[in-house]
Amino acid sequence: MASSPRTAPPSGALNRRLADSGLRSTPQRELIYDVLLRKRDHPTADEVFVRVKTEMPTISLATVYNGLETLVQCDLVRAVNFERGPTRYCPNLRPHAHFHDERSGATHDIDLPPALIEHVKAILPPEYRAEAVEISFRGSTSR
Amino acid sequence: MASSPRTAPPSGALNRRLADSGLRSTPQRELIYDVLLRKRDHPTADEVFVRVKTEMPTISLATVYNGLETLVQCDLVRAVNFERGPTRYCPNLRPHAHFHDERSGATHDIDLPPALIEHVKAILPPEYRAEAVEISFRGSTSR
DNA sequence: TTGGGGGTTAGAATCATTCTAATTATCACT
DNA sequence: AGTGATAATTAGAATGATTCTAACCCCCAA
Ligand SMILES: [Mn+2]
Ligand SMILES: [Mn+2]
Ligand SMILES: [Zn+2]
Ligand SMILES: [Zn+2]
Repeated sequence: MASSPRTAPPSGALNRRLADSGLRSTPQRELIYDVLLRKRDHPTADEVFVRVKTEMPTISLATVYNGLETLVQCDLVRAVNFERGPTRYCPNLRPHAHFHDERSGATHDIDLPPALIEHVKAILPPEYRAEAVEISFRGSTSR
Repeated sequence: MASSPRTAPPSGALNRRLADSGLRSTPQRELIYDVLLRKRDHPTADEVFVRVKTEMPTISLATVYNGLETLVQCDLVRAVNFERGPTRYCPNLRPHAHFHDERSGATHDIDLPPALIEHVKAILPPEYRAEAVEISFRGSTSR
């Protein structure tokens, strides 16, 4: 007989990844991830904190930092940095670059064709083994 | 009659760029730039401070930060960031990417062929105007 | 000479993030 | 269900790179 869950069934991907890493599912982690999925505008930890607090007023900023770090470790979320600005968080798992619009401050995802990623890695001398490539643009968009 | 200089003649590029920006040449700015040119290992501001202090013990960390910022504004030096680490400074003016070696902590320059830069910019939708592209690698080198 | 305007300096302030220590929740096993 | 072990959360202090502030210095032009 199925056990009766006391909360709505948690989103599949998160719980699978947490279990794979030997970590527990918690309401805080669920909510942080949910907030990232709902509005994919590359929020900072502070912005995530504000959004999450409206639904869970007792959550702490430390937990938001911890939870975001956990999601990054589980490969469910990417941490995105522009120069020295605060880290932003992105739940888009497709290979993509980031475009930082100076005018609006917005960050946009730019899908990366696999062939381009290969071209870029191909400029490395053979003794360089790249685990990751980051491509980012700075500029502005019309309209 | 030529005026007698009390110091060695300053490196051409720096003084030209400073003058173009309406800024003055100073021993501090000269030395900071010189230190960057002498050892191109992408030092942090603190590392520049240490190197510069051995030749000018009275210089302050604030001046190092100010001077580095000035050199960046003059387009003589690039500020380089990896995740949330301290900013590093690079006097290589050729278009190039950065490879961060996780093992050694070293940062290496990777020259970028103009054609690759075009390829990368070509993935942007037409309404995106990119003023700058940054490419960085994380990994390790053999030997 | 003198005055104005950078430039430099030491130290305080800022701000994102991490750490600490105490509390609370969850899990596995009775 | 009860219990202990372990993980997670929390508030607040600490950290560390960078920026700001305010006083001082130096150069040049009048
Ligand atoms: Mn911006
Ligand atoms: Mn490293
Ligand atoms: Zn993204
Ligand atoms: Zn470089």
